Amino acid sequence: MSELPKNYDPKAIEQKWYDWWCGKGFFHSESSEGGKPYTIVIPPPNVTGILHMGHALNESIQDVMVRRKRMQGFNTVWVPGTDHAGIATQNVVERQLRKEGKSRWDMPREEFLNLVWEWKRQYGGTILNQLKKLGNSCDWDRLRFTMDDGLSDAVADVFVRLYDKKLIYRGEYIINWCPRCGTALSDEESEHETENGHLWHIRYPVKGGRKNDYVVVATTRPETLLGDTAVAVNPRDERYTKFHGKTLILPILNREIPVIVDDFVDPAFGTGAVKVTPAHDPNDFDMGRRHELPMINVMTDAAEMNDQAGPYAGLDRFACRAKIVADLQAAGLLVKVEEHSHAVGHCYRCHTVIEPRLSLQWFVKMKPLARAGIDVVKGGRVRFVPERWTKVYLDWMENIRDWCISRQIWWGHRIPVFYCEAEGCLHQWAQKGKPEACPACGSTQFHQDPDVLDTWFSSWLWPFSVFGWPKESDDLKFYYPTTDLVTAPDIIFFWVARMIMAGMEFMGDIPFERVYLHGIVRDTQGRKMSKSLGNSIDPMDIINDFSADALRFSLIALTATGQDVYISKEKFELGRNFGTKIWNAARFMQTHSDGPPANMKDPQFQADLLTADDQHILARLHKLIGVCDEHIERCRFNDYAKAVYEFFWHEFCDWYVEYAKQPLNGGAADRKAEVLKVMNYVFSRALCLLHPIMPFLTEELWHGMGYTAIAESIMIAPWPTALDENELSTRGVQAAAVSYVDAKHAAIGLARNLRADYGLAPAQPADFILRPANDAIGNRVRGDRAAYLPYLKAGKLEVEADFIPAKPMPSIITPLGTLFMSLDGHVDVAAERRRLGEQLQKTEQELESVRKRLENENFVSRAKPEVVEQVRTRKRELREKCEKLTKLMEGMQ
RNA sequence: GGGCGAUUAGCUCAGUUGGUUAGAGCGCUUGCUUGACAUGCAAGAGGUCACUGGUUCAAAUCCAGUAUCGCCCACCA
Repeated sequence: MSELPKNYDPKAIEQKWYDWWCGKGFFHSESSEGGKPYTIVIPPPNVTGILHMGHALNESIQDVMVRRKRMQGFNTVWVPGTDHAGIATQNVVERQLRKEGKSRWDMPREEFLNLVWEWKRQYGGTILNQLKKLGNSCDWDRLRFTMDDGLSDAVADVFVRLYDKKLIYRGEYIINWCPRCGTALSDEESEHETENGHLWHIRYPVKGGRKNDYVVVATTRPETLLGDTAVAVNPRDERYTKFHGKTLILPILNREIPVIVDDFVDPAFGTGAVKVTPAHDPNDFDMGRRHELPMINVMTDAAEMNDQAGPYAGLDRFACRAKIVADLQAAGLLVKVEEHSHAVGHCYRCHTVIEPRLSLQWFVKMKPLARAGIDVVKGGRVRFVPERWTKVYLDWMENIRDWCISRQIWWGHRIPVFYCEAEGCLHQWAQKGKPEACPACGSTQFHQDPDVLDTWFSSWLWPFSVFGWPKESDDLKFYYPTTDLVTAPDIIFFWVARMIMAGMEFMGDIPFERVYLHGIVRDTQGRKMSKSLGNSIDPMDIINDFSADALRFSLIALTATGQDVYISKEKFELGRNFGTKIWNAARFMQTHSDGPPANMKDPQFQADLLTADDQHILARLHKLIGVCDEHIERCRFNDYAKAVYEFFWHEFCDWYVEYAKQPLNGGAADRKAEVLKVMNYVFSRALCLLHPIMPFLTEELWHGMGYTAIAESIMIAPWPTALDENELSTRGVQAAAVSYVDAKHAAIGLARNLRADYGLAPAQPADFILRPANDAIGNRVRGDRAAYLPYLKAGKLEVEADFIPAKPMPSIITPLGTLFMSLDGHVDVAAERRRLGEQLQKTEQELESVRKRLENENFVSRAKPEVVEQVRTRKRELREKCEKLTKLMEGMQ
């Protein structure tokens, strides 16, 4: 036990304890030690990531869960790691190159990859260090990266398995193409946004027809006209019956295209005639297949028009759009332009407008994988909290579409497919590692597919790949399935759903039992926090200005289950102030104790020395333990945080510490010892309850208060167990005493109201007489009398069962009985009455003048409404004051 | 087009299975250099629980509808 300094200095303390915990190996676990496992895998942040408030919330919640389970004696592991974040990371390095006037195409692939690895070595640890600053109790010995050898092996293994099962295929389909990143994206990576665009109506002349023989089509993307290979109408649309089987002339290019009929076409939309561009639109692609139309890709990878675009070749797609519209107008083929709002896909990495485009890519067949994923959720083996996400998950899973997994970038897991180059062979196969020869013809001439896999193709294996899969390690057997997954709902499809499918497919078991989806952290205007908006609050700034504990506490206390949270910097004062309060309570206790308390593990209370107040705080502590357990189990972390806050501040500090001042300042020695015992017991257990949220402060106080006899560190101290009423009563805590103290607190509150009602200054004492509601309480109060006095600011307190005041006295009915107040003997009644009388008179005069001002029509007509309001307020105040003074004078009769 | 969430004090939000007088933090008002703490203490003001109807002995809470805001999903060009 060391003396606590007056002020709490988190900066000095937080780093110290974090290093100590790591050095002691408290975060580390071994499967060989057995016990009951509790496992969480971190949602791996991008290596390029910088900690934002969303992370801070996510990590704090996980740390709360993990720290509590560890204290409860579970064999607990929290596996940390980072994601290689294919496109995001490659973009960062490419941006760097661009500053030097270079691009990745200026160098061999290997050289570029070396640059990325180098970048990762230098900067990839940033977010990990930030997690340490937060206090995360991750097992750093198990740190993983999605491109570690082991994890890469898992990725290749999975690819080959799915390939051999024919669940991976390659084909030419319409995919989402990001022209800026130069790669295909999955459907989930295309973010739809409603935009105000136009609907251009364009005239397509009939071949060999007269001047007025034409079909008008409507389109939002006129530049794709260059790739049109048909115009479609609904077979039942009579307006177009006469065009069935006709041939049209494509404007500008003058290509001949057929009119086809297809049920897909909605006669009610646009003109009822659709231009069909199979290479640039998913619907048109389907129609194109049904009608065996040619598919003409008119753009390059960079979304510039290619040589299929005739005169527009080389133009950017949007420049082309403008030019084509102008040209159509000039040719008299543009019928009209309508305003039209529609959803446009954007790249989730760089926000460029997605170009739907025909492309040769790799896909995973998802329907067969989804079945098991649907069953385990419907069967309740994987539960979502809050439950409403179950429906979102199932809706997506039941309508799942194939997953485009190939990316035309370099950073990531290279697709393990090889193509034989031997003439007449052209065999294609998938295998782990470098092949020596073509398995079909033995040729050594072959090459690997140049593409890499979607980043999520490694993340979906995370819950088991981090434990060494596909090797059957002891860790894997022990720690899998993991217990809880904590993440934000924006990656429920990207990650959560796919992990469930992968778990079922490759492990034959669920990846986690429960998914807690917390809210998204927003600014006070409800916008997502982001660097580009400049509205983000850097968690590191909060740690610097307040403390990591304050950050954690505030975030958790303010985030209701699954609701978004709106944050501004001032909100973190909540956590800071709370920390200070606890710090000072500890200092108070320390100044009154002579050394570390004895037998802290299981202190025995002496029933005959426990007052009702002692029993009350003990009972409240045990109630709190139960409440905390329930809230945490139900992921109601805000309620948990607030319960601890309420207990520490309002139960322990406001009442118990105040109460304890009596026995501690000159009470009997045995009473003093007993109070210290109770205080230390309650304080140490409450610190344990708080530790998962505020790990640093609680550890500092654990040592400062000398609680290390319980456990070397609060991190590994036993999580308190709630005792029920019977168990408490065998330890001297009687229910009757507890309810008596509740009544007493209420009565004291009412007595303070009484004082305030009669305008008594805090320093001014009064006498009180209590006429108790029944004799049992009367005896209690009699025994407790001295303890009441400071609360009541009382000169003396009498308890008289049959007290009837001889003259009128101010009184109030309390749960303990009727409380009378008297100022006799504390003030010179005559002088005080004279003074009050004068004050009363003055107040009444002021009131009268205000009334007159208000009644003066002149004044009202001239005055601004605010002034009138001010005068009215003043009048109300004066009237209240007048009433108070009158009452007070009556009380002094 | 489909789905989800929100609407409660000046602000930001809790409010669990319907049940006394609807709570907290911040802000505001009044008074306190109280021997742990002014990052504090005590007291106080402030609410038509978005709206309309229904169920019930009883509704912020359940049901139906309306409005506003936000989010997610979606191949009407």
